[in-house]
Amino acid sequence: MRLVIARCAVDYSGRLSAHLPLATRLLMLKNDGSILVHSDSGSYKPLNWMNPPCTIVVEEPSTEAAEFGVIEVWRVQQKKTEDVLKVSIHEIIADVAHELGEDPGLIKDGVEAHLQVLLAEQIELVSEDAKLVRREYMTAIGPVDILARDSAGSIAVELKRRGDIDGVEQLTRYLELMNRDPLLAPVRGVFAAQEIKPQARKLAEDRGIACLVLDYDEMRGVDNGVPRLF
Amino acid sequence: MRLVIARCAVDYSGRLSAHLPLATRLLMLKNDGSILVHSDSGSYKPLNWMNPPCTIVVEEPSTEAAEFGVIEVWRVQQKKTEDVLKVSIHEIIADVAHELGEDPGLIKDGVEAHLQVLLAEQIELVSEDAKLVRREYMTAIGPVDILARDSAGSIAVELKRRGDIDGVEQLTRYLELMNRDPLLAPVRGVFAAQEIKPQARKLAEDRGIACLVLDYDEMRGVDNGVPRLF
DNA sequence: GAGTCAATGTCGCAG
DNA sequence: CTGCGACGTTGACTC
Repeated sequence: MRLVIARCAVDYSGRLSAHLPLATRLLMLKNDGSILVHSDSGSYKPLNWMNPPCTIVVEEPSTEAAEFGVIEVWRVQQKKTEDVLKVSIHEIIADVAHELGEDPGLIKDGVEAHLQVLLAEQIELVSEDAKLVRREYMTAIGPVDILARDSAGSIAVELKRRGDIDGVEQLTRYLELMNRDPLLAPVRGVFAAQEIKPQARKLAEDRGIACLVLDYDEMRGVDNGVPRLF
Repeated sequence: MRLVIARCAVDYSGRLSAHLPLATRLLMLKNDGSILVHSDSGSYKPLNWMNPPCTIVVEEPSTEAAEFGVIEVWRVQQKKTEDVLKVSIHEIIADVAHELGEDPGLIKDGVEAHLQVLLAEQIELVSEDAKLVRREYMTAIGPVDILARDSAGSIAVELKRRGDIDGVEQLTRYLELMNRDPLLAPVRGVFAAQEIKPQARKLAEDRGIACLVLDYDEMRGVDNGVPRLF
């Protein structure tokens, strides 16, 4: 990895056009050829970037550009698309390189997949006498998170960490399809999430879809086999 | 901005839990207190990060950690949430700081907003005798990108760069609402995008919504006042 | 490769 | 501040 602190201007042309006026920034050149342009604030997203695979060519500035103080132009070209990033270097303040080696990568834990496992195990939260049919029940338009069945019929559960309007639409499409299947019908919907937005709740209830707010910590507690006294 | 190359392990605990095993990485400490952990590959997203506002406290390692070779622990705490990032430093290979100053920020150009202006000007692409009513026509559930009117009634246009199934759902909700308004009804829908996914097209046509594929370059050409010959 | 869905999404704007 | 939609979304996974 090469780290360059430079006064530079940047132009991106591709899915949109964007321009960064002259300022001092960090240019991060990764081993895979990608480049990130970072400022000293903002979040993790760079001001501008090019992701691999791409090639970097160092060019002489045009006479006109040189008059404005450009000493070098880096042309970064995406290999598969037309995207181009042009970095006009006015001054290089620092330039260091370090060998980092392969990264073992991130180990994640505790996402929606886990919630799905927990709810499948505690399916009685959906309906008192519900029995799990299966998780990731496949349909023609995609997998339903959880399919269960109780005395009243089938139950399709759509699970989200944050329950948004999109999730309700998704579940509605599943229900429409599944209710045409005589082996499953009648299918009712349950929209389950750690947090359900008011608008999503309203849309769900308008469509006769039940909402279920999940407490992740509590569900994990039950899952741990630790009995609750109260 | 401070740049540290270090052999380190990282643990994140917050909306999820994540762990990075010991490896050599770049730690970018921005002036606003945020920190990014980058490896030498991958895209612009860091392996791990904490966004501002947050505080960094340098701690002595526990006896146990010290035995594993940890010389320093950085505890990065989000100020508003419970999110914590713990960086266990085993070795600092480089450590430099540079003053970058405020960044003037990115100037964007050529996104959906521009497409909307162009289509409003070239509303005859939607229907031969259409007249623009207005862009961003406000309804109870949000703004319709373009509202037009022709001899057959009103036309609601939903505009996307990439026409996906979500956009069709969105337009469907608008149409349902607007058709209840006797001043507007009948309202038909037009789903316009630079590219329309097959599934979105199918859903739209099932619902009687017309699809319109837009050629950005051509529309821009017309807009420039450059007359086209045939 | 195309389609689908999640994301520690992030970002920006309007109400 | 919250809601809501766009994003050069990116990324992971399935078919």
